[in-house]
Amino acid sequence: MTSIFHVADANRLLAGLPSVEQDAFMAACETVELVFGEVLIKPTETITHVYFPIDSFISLIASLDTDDQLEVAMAGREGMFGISLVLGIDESPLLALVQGAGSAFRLNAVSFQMLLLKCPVLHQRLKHYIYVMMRQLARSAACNHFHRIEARLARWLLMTQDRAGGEQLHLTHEFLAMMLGVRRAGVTLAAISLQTRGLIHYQRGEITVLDRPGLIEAACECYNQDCALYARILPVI
Amino acid sequence: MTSIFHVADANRLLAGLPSVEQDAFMAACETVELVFGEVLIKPTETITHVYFPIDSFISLIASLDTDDQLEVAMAGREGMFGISLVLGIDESPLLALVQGAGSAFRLNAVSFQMLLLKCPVLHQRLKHYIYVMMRQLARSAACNHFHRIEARLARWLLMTQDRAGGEQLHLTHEFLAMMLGVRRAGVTLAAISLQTRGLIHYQRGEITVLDRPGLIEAACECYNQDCALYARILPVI
DNA sequence: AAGCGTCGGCTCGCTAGCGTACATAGCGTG
DNA sequence: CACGCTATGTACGCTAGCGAGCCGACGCTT
Repeated sequence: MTSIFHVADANRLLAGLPSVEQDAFMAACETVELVFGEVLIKPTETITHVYFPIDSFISLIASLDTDDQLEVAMAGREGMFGISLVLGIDESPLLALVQGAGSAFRLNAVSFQMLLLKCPVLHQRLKHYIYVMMRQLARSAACNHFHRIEARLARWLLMTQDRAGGEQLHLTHEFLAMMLGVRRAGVTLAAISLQTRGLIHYQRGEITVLDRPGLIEAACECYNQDCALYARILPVI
Repeated sequence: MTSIFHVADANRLLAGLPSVEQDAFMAACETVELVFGEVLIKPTETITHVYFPIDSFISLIASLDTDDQLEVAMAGREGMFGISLVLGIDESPLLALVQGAGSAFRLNAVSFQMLLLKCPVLHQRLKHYIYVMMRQLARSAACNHFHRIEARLARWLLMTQDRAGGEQLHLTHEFLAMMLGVRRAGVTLAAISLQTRGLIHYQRGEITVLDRPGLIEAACECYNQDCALYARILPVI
């Protein structure tokens, strides 16, 4: 019983599954540790494993070329990596980079696809997750285009904090610049502004969120919209 | 037999289906005329019908608010509108605007979902289409962020021409500005540049593509990438 | 304790694109 | 055949963000 509770609690996509599906999931998966900075996969490479993060999280990055790259989605305990297998495609659309170290459930591609056949509730929930991702991708396209670096940075910090689950985040300006697709100096200016306003504090690669409500205020509305969408389509039940 | 040929030829998602599926599709659908400028649906509204354009095409627009909106995808005869029903969600993620008048197959939502149950090949093909859309959304996010107006305009004209199927396009700068999420004056400058280079000619809302290879050259690589992806994942067989 | 690599603050000149506004030029209509 | 609408050309000052680079500060290593 404790293990069943554990699965549902560990990753939100697994919440609310019938116990038969939870058991099947547990039987098929293993728990692995993801190391910060690890590249799980590059675009168009074959997906050999899917990951359901527990307390780790993964950045999904669109790269047009080596210079132009940009994070377009994030998968933490509210999501998964390898979703395209649900669509019957075993190649990765994006670069997957471990951004928060921690543990994750892992299944190999074949087991995962067999599992989907046995688990209609999980299968449906993952289809809903795809819908959420599509909307978030569309919103990101607009957000990256219209919103200022400072608002996007605030949004990004909030999203990261939700997945990392603490006030302390391990992030350099350099890394943030890559994620937001902007210059490092641009991030520095935005970060100074957020710090001056007392919303965050940072020092040599450690960022602390001091005032979460204030940060939400500073972020663009996209943050709230994304949260609301997820909550509506994938309630934790 | 002619009708079977017709279905497969009319919309590329229907190409290569077994004839039993083509027949089922034809039995369930009707043909409608889409009028230029018609708003098929707004975000979060319930999808009552799905559309498979034949010679019409539809813009899918992400709108953050009334000012900030941006086209993130296009559905012509290579695609469809209402894809989220395949994921079991009957709300529209985006604003759907008829951008090229013409005809389309239409099915109501219930018929469509029943059809999917009867047509595994179609169902799988539509899942592949979702994968293509996700990658294109991700690429759009990066493209809109990194690429210049002129290159994006060129890309957009090419995409539109592919769907409209002629050299002549009915488009004002005003409209293009809305699609690209930029100022009208910005479009004018980019259009002047393309015209000066002999790639297009335009006059009062009619744009003619004069030099398609040259326009591909002027567009960002995203155009070729999108085409290649579609061809690879959804071959016309 | 010195050295070195990493991180962040800051500057410079520059460009793309913005918001706004006004002027011109086709074209349909009365 | 003048009127008025719509589409396009253009201009002005402004801002965000770019690319490149330099410097200082911190902290780990030796």
